[in-house]
Amino acid sequence: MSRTSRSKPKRTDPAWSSVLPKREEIHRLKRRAILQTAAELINEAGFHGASVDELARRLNITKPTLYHYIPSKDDIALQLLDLNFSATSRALEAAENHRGTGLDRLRHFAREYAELMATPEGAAAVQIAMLPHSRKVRTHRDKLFRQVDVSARSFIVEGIEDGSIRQCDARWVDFLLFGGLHWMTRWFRSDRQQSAADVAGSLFDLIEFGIASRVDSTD
Amino acid sequence: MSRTSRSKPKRTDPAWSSVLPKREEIHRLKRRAILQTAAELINEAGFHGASVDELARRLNITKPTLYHYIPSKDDIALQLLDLNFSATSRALEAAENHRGTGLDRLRHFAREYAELMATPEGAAAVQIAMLPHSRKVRTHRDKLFRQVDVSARSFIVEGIEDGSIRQCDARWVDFLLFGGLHWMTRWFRSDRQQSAADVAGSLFDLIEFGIASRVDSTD
DNA sequence: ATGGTTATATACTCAAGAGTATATTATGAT
DNA sequence: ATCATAATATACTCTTGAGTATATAACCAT
Repeated sequence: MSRTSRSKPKRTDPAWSSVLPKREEIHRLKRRAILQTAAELINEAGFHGASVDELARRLNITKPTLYHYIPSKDDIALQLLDLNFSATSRALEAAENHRGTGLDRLRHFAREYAELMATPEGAAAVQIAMLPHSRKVRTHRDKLFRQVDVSARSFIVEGIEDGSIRQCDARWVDFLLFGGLHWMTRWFRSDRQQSAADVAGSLFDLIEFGIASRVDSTD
Repeated sequence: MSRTSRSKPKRTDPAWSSVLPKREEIHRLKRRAILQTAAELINEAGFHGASVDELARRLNITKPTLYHYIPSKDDIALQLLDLNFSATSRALEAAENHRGTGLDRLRHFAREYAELMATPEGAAAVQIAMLPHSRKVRTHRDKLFRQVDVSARSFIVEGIEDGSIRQCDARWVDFLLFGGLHWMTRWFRSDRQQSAADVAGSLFDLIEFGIASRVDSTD
């Protein structure tokens, strides 16, 4: 941490030293780049179909170099899950701090989550979440997803309490919302006209208002 | 086809011959059993994680015997997709023949589709559908899913025309519905109290009526 | 400058997995 | 009875994939 002690510097560091990334930072950036590329590869080939050799090839490094940054392939899955979880937690927090009804917060969260799903890392995390894995990965994944579910459902319960959401079982809302947003990773391509936020808006509108016609259709 | 010619049978078949399954039928049943077990395995381990060796072991046969019934592992994926597609087509037909509004038909289809998703074969098909695969499998899969989408959307369009469904983009309804039902394969366990039909009912209620409170909440 | 640590590469091991060559046993038709 | 074909098994091949033993180059602190 406080490695920047300038108590007795024999030779002063060049002026740009402070803006240059430190070794640790470089290391972190490389790990991040590995995850990014891994995510893209996983989206193309699936987790089991994505080989470490291919990953190294794409990164233009050799396998041992890659293994200098990651302990195992499974660890990549864990890291991606964690990355996605962190981002999701941030989205949850942002929604919690959002002023408005429970419904408003849920909508807010849905939009941010959709944007996550539109990133390679988010889509890869879903890919990983859908797949069976080693006990370790599964346990980790289940813990993270359960936490997210709990938070998301609290918005719904809030909404029911504040009257913005009608009386309904939070579980189903949760399942439907996440189902729609996760399934999105299968067809959404950001190179189209629509943005992830648009998609979230459209899907959420349906969840909000339903599809049933409001007027009594008297033939 | 007309292999059952009894033009000149030297010796009459035993009386039970007609009720005994023919060789062809036995073959078909075995293939079917292979698919069933393969589906279970795929649900546990994922398609790429499910090995042909393990499949043979579970079936209590050897690998060459297994290969006597299937040409390749990829073919299993294709067969499962086809199986699911046939079942889905039947569900679509049943819904089409169902008397009622477009909304009614859509609900009817959703229930039957949910029941499919609760079977090992259905869940495996989704698993396969979510995963990247060889070009051949992908092409096949995409064709089937597109066909289903088209049919499902026609219910929605019908519903809009007959007034049972409010003006909305059929695509989003389709995505949300399938998203919810596909995601179901991740958490649904039939050994609980709830049936697949119940799940479909609950999810469809949400899609139908939405979650927004109808009354103006005047605090 | 030099020694310790970090980064990278060469060239492997070992296991598992898809698929097969080939032999043997059953079955069904004549 | 016998012959073709279907069903099953033994014992492989060949490839790929995860992970490593070990060597060398770069970097950083003193």
